[in-house]
Amino acid sequence: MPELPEITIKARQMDKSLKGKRIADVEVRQPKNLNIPVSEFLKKVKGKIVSSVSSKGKWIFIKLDSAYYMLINLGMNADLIYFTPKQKLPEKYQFKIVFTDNTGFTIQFQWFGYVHLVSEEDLGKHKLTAHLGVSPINERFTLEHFKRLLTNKKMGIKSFLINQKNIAGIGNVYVQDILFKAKLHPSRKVSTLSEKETSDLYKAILEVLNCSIRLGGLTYEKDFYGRKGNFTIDEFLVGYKTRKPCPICSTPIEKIRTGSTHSYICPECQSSK
Amino acid sequence: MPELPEITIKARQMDKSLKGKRIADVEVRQPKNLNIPVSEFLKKVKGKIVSSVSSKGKWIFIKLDSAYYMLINLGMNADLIYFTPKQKLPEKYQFKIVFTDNTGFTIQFQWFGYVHLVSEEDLGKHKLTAHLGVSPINERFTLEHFKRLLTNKKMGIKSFLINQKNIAGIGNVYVQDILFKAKLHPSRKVSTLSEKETSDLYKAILEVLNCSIRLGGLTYEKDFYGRKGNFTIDEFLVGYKTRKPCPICSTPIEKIRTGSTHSYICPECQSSK
DNA sequence: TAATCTAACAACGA
DNA sequence: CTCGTTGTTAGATT
Repeated sequence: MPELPEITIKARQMDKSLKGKRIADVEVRQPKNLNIPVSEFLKKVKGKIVSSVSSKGKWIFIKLDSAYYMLINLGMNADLIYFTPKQKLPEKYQFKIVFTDNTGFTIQFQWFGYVHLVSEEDLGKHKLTAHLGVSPINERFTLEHFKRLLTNKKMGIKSFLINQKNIAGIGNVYVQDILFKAKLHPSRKVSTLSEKETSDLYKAILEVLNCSIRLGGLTYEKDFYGRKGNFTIDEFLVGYKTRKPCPICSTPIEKIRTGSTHSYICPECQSSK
Repeated sequence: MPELPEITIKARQMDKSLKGKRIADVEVRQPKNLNIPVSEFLKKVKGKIVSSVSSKGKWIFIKLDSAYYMLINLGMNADLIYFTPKQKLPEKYQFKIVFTDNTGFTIQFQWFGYVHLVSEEDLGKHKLTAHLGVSPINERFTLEHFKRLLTNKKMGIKSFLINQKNIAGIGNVYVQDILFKAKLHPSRKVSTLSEKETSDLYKAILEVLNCSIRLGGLTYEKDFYGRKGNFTIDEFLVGYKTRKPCPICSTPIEKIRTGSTHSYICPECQSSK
């Protein structure tokens, strides 16, 4: 379950390692990952050159020189790993792309993932990415912008944060510490946030995500070169810390159900439901 | 709460009485009923001639010679009544239209109603009418069409019938006897209907609505000329008959909550939930 | 009581 | 842990 930090890191690495390479071959073992028939996908992609790789939220955008984008979503959990002629491929994978220099990458989806091919002009019609909210590490994500997003919303703050249409890239892992840092209960209604709570939350989002990016992402996720990140689970403040003491007040952390997801909270620090 | 029979009757009467008349003046006492500013509405409507009046579901469509439509929805309850120079106007009304021959009509909305002005080319963008389902008294509403509508629906049959996007014109009044005649519980899942139940239901829809149209609509609703209909509440089979005996088996009729609406059912005849 | 839209939410499938 | 679809519900509207 990679979230914004892991995807951002991976896209940057892919941009560095793949830019300018020409696609020699593609292997699709799981056609359901695609949005078009395999034959059409192969035809439109083979021989094309990678112009750049970027990311938005949990999506990776591989821009080809043919004005097409390959849009990748790793779903629940997936390994997207680079290989060189010297390295042997992973045993299992659902998708493989090989460049003319015999480097390439494989993707092993654990569960639901997409590799979609969309023309530049049809990007706005691509349902899964067209309505993504702003990236929280984009300079356009200002406190003012954040406040505007919050206005008139009646939902709980956690639902708001992990809804990709509001802000793109926060999932059920990072949201835990973001809410703890802002001292907000996940079910707290957006409309009841004070000025200070709003700006504390804004800061917490940037702090938590940027901290993880600096550390290379979560330690249980692999980057493009198969290396694990340095953000260890021990460093979580409350996430996945059931019954461990709160780092502020030592109250045991609780795991609660919030809608359809689980939340880890300090019942003292995040009491104001 | 006029439904298809009352609206159909009224639109036919309006077509007969208003076609060819030129609009001399309009009075708007409740601007919120409109979709555009009052000044713009007046400008676009004054001097125009009524080409025809028709209806779809609970909506009245007044077509003007300027390729504009005046779309009227009477909401919960409203009197839309014709007047001639001899008759005095109702005391209260929110909307009045006067033709050059000094006839006209007034509308007294009790609660929520619309008078929208939409150009012919923008009809498809008018959210409130563009997605209305087929009219059950339209010849296109065949048994085959009805079956197609039902396929893959997972909702309860009552929700299905009163959802204007499926079929336009059935509300919480007529749906009661329709379900009773078809011997269906309101919460019965659409997907579980047998062939026979489906065709019985289809027939019940046509029977109930056409019967009311023939009788001039419900007795507590007024037509365009202010006359009451001849479909009396006594003739309801189960609707609004709480604790009265079922006309088939004499079991007392029950009033139950089904989602956000009330339903009147015979617990014996409509038991198959 | 009723009509309808919308946002938020839950259940389900892929 | 994702995401879209579908349906349900609560709230708001004048």
